[in-house]
Amino acid sequence: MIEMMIEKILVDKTIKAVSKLYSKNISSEFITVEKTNKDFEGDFTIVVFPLLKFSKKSPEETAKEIGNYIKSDVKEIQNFNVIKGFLNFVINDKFWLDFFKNNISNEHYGFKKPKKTKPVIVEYSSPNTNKPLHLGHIRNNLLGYSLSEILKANGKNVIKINLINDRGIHICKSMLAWLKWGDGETPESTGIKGDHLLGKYYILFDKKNKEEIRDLVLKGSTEDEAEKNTSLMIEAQEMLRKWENADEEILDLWKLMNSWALKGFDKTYKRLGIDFDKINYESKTYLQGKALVKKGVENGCLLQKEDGSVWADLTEEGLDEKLLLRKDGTSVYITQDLGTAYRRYNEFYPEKIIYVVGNEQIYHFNVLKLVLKKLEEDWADKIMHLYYGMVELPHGRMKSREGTVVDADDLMDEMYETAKKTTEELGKIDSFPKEEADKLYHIVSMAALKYFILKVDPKKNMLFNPEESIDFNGNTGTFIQYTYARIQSIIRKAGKEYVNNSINGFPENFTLLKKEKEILKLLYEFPGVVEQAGENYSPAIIANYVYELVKEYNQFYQEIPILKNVDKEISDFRVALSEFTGNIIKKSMNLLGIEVPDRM
RNA sequence: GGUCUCGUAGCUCAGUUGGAUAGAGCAACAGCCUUCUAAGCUGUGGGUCGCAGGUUCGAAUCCUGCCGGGAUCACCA
Repeated sequence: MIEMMIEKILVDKTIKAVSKLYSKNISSEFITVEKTNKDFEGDFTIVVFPLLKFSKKSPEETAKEIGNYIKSDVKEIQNFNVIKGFLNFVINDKFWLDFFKNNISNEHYGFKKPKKTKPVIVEYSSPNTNKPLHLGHIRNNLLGYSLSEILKANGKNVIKINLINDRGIHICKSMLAWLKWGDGETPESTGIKGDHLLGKYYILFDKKNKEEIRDLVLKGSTEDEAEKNTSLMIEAQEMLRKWENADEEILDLWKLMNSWALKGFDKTYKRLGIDFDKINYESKTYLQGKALVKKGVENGCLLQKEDGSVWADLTEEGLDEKLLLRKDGTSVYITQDLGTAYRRYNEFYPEKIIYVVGNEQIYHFNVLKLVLKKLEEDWADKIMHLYYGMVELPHGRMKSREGTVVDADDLMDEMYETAKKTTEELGKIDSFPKEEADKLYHIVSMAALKYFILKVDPKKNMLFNPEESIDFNGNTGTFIQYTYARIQSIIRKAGKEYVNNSINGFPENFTLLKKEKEILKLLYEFPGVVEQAGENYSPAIIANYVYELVKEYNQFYQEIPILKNVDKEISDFRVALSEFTGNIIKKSMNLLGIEVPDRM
């Protein structure tokens, strides 16, 4: 693996050079090794400006002296050139070919061995059971899944958890509306997917409640009063109290309707291709939260007001007081989260608990950590809120009440149809049996959707333009899949002979073409990219990398013959290079949760 | 108002630990399929990196201020 460390060698040798040439001992922070800019000759570049104060010479002279020293000392250096203060090294072909031979058959290339350390918990998805998933959840699910894969590739012991928010006032709203106006409808009787059926009643509740608010305002209430005092809201609150008191009738209804939602979610998850190691239910952890809060009151960490409600005083931390239990004793969102976090920590003793949750909850997680600290749970700092930006639509934000949400299932349906239509028009897979064709439409459409979302830096808000998202040209998941399929076609055509000869038959004095070397350099970068994506919790880094690789490969493919009009040895090398590239494309895409087809 | 975040080509985005002439895709225009999959490749046009200072050999990148967008500051989750 010595060839993996060429950058490090350059740093070490530069330190040595400065010591020998200028009699100064410097640390590595003065030296940056970077990729040589494409417009110049070379593979790696050292910037010598920071070294001038040691050499007391001009940039050009310093660079030349250091270049000469390193060239004579490092056998991988073929030559170097100096432009202004930039010292550009050309690494010899042998180095790149050795790298190639040593890694092409390495299944684990770029991935670190799993370590048996404390686990990292990644919580993501975490839906409410009162309505179906929408585009915002899709971003969450894709990020959470991809991030988990990336952390695994970095040797982490990842536990993926989905926390189902199956209790609380929101689900009572759906239940209440269904009781009042549902007429006994079920997913079976209506043919509507369970989560969508619940959503229908959630929306209905909101509509009826709004009407009531309007009436109250007309009768002279203020808006605020009206919102709290509708008969529907009061009934929903009453239902929540009954639920927390284990009222049997309510619990039965709740179980039934939750099961509808969960069945619906399972379908959507399956189609999205995401999964979990564990499922938690807030209905099973909120009591732990209440217990924690009670203990806090007893210890004097928290304060209870006259009406019975319980608060955390965060004024010293620069925040307000935060409600933890309502006056009727029922718990709120953060109470549940306290309990969930506590149980999680005490079950797994993780090195980190990552919550993949939107940036609108930054405040919530800050408060969560502060309250835990207040409760003297010193592991609070292991909690990390990995927040991501909102998904906006061309005409603005998604708002469920205004009907501008993009439903997850509908979206996937549309993508599928577009993939089917486009593929049929191209007519390349007319010989496919129906089942295989259907699978391809699915794979292609999901790639378009997933890549479109994951290529954007998670932290940033993103615009979801439906038309662009189903575009299959340019910087898209489909384009990347297409390149992979091309490579597989090449390998198939190369046939058995290639397989037998593959990597052993290169001539010793092999000279790489520029394009070949460019591809090798990108392949060489892969492990660093995986590492960087892990450190930054960013699938986008993988997405941008694989796009760059694929672009480079397509240029190669277009310009340079692989199978035809070349010597067998050269052809074998180029097929092998293609295969290596294909492997890395596949690995990268899998890190994003995207599959690649052999033909398309 | 406080806190956080973002502002790069007409549009969507790269460019994170300061490095050379700021890059892709889409859209527009012009080329390339008797030859390995044209869901591809090549070329042209398109920029005050929000504005103004500062730090230094060097700033889209770091600091300060301002302008503009967004999020949040719930007895919703």
